[in-house]
Amino acid sequence: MSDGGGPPTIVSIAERAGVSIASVSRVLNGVGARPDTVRKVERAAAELGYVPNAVAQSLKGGRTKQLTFAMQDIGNPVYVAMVREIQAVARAAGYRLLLHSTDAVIEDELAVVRSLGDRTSDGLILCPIRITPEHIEVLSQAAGPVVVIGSLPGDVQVDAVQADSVAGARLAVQHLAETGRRRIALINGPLDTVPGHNRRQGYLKALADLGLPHHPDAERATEFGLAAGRTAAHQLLDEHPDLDAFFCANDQLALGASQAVHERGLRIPEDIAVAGMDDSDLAQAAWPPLTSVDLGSVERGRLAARMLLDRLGGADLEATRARRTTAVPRLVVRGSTDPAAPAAPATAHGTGTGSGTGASA
Amino acid sequence: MSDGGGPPTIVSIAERAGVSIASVSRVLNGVGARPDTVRKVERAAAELGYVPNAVAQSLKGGRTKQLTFAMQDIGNPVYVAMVREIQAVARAAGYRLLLHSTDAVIEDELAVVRSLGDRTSDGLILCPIRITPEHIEVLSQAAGPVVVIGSLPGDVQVDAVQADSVAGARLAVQHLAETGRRRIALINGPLDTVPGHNRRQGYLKALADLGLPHHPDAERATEFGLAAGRTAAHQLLDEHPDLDAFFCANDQLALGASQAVHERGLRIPEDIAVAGMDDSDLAQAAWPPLTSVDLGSVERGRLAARMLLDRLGGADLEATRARRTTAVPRLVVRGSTDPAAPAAPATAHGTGTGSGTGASA
DNA sequence: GCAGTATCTGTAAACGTTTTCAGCTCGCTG
DNA sequence: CAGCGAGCTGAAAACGTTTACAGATACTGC
Repeated sequence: MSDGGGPPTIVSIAERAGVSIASVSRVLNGVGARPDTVRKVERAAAELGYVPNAVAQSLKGGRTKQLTFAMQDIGNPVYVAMVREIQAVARAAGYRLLLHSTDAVIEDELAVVRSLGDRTSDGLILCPIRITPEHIEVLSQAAGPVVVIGSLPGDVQVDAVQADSVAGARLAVQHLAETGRRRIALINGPLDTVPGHNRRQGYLKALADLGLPHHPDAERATEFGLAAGRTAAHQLLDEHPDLDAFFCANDQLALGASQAVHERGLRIPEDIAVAGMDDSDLAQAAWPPLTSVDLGSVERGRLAARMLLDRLGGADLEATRARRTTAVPRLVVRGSTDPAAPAAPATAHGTGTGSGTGASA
Repeated sequence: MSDGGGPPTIVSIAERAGVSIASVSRVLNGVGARPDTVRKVERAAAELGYVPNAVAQSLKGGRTKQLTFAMQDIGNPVYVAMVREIQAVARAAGYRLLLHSTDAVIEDELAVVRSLGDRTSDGLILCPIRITPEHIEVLSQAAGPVVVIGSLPGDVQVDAVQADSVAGARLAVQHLAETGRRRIALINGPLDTVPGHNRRQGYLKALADLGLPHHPDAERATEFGLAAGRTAAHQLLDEHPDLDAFFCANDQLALGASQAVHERGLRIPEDIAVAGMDDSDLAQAAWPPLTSVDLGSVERGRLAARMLLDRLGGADLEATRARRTTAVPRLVVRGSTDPAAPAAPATAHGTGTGSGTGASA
């Protein structure tokens, strides 16, 4: 049988089955055909081990059945949670997922949006760390549907799923106050990021609501990361030995701070309480388990994916204007603030901290 | 200004610039053209906001500039490390990365390999949890280059990057013995997985080497996960109150076990030492920081990506037979086994536990 | 100014599929 | 048995690009 060279195509099948390529295509797509023809084509296809060329199908059909998710660094547990959820939704709808790390480089983020024009994927979920005027401009003239995970000015016509980190931060600080803490320091990431800014706002509001004094020097804002959290906590404890709680703008900062506390021989939560945000897998893996605010990473991932698929499958493409959804934050109390918190985590979300092994060998 | 409908193509550019589509293509690809022509084309392209259709380019060129990475669940920190590294290498070579979670479903893993035939991506990095005869069959007749991260029988003509978890496990157990531990329990994942099997072998070998007795009932093998580790540790401590160390087949098990130890009011490492494997981000975020064996996830990711790119760009496509590489395991001693271990982690690998925030809002 | 050459340009085919359109075959009805 | 319509089928166009080929133009050296 003439292998022709290269993988089998509908042409090879057509030759082998003695029919036209149109018939082959129809049979393979389940469109009407005579039983006789169906049999011949299916037989030939099976014998040749035919697999349809998705690229050609994409070119013809104008859709690639691929979605892109762009965030700054897959290393962050929050993005991992989102990726997992987005992938699940996408796959269920027959879409593949393309991953793009921007390393928080603005120009790279913009490039991702522009690259929608190359038709490589049908839609984009973008998780920007900052929103600049250029973002807005590029987003509003994107070549395909985009859903932003994050806050967007109200008049921008782009779908968005937001977290309410102001409210989330307030929840955490309120909880710390309710459990008797009065001198609550803030360990934060860069203030010129949306989360850095908003989480601080929540902290300030909560202090004000509670009538607690705000000491500007009981705040640290450097990076979002373990080492930064540890350093900040040590500094704060040096300067303010009377602190009784750390509110940290994410779980990684919180774990870093916890390390510093432990290193000084202090106890969590008896001497110092620690609370984080994001309720990532880290929180329940820590000791003591970390009180954290679930900002709905999983839910936001799912919603964003759904919204995007809506735009894609939807008959009313232009019909609906930009939609906005906000995930409601939820406080998860664990041992780092409350010694009485149940030891066994109530298996927060689904699969927990992943069940697999670390790769064969 | 005939917008024609649909996004700009080389045809629209050709019309607007008054040249043929061939000239447009040449200019855009930097092949020789008269300065005059270049100017006209570039002008028209810019005015129309032209972005080349990557799908059409793929169809013509036969390569998509996409790579696929398939593993069971992105939730596992080890895979996250690999993804990050693979993405970095891929992107540097101008490739996009397609992510595929198989949920450890064998049939799904096989489907991924077969789907190489649809030309959606130019190559595949596969991280299987088990290797079945079907794997071997499907792999050896894959429609494109594949690199497996994991162990493969020697006669299978497929590139592979392996970890040496037998040696790795021995390192950890030896270390525990050297620091005075004698009753070392094993907390493992399923024995019918490659890692589960191999890590146990390493444990057994180390015990034998060291002349330590092996108590079959000081082993637990259930799942690879936090909860499983916690449960197993509690059971073991109930049955063998005299244990002085837990060797765990991955970091998640180890952190679960640590929780159990803490819950019983025992101290780590004074009363019980705990060691894990994989040296994931979790290990340095924990308290006390977790002694773990770095099986080279980052390195394996990088190597796998490089090998794949070699196959793709390589002139000598068929020239080289299957290549095999093994990453050398490395013990990272931290506070969970050695109270004197340096508190500040020597910033194990590059970016550490991720530096980003938890997504805007 | 002319032959010869080097450079550039346009036409057309190709990549592998889906889909329109017209034509064909077949079975049915009268 | 003629006529009709339903149902299949095949030829061809289309998706947007790259590229071989041949034809056109501009240059060089005399």
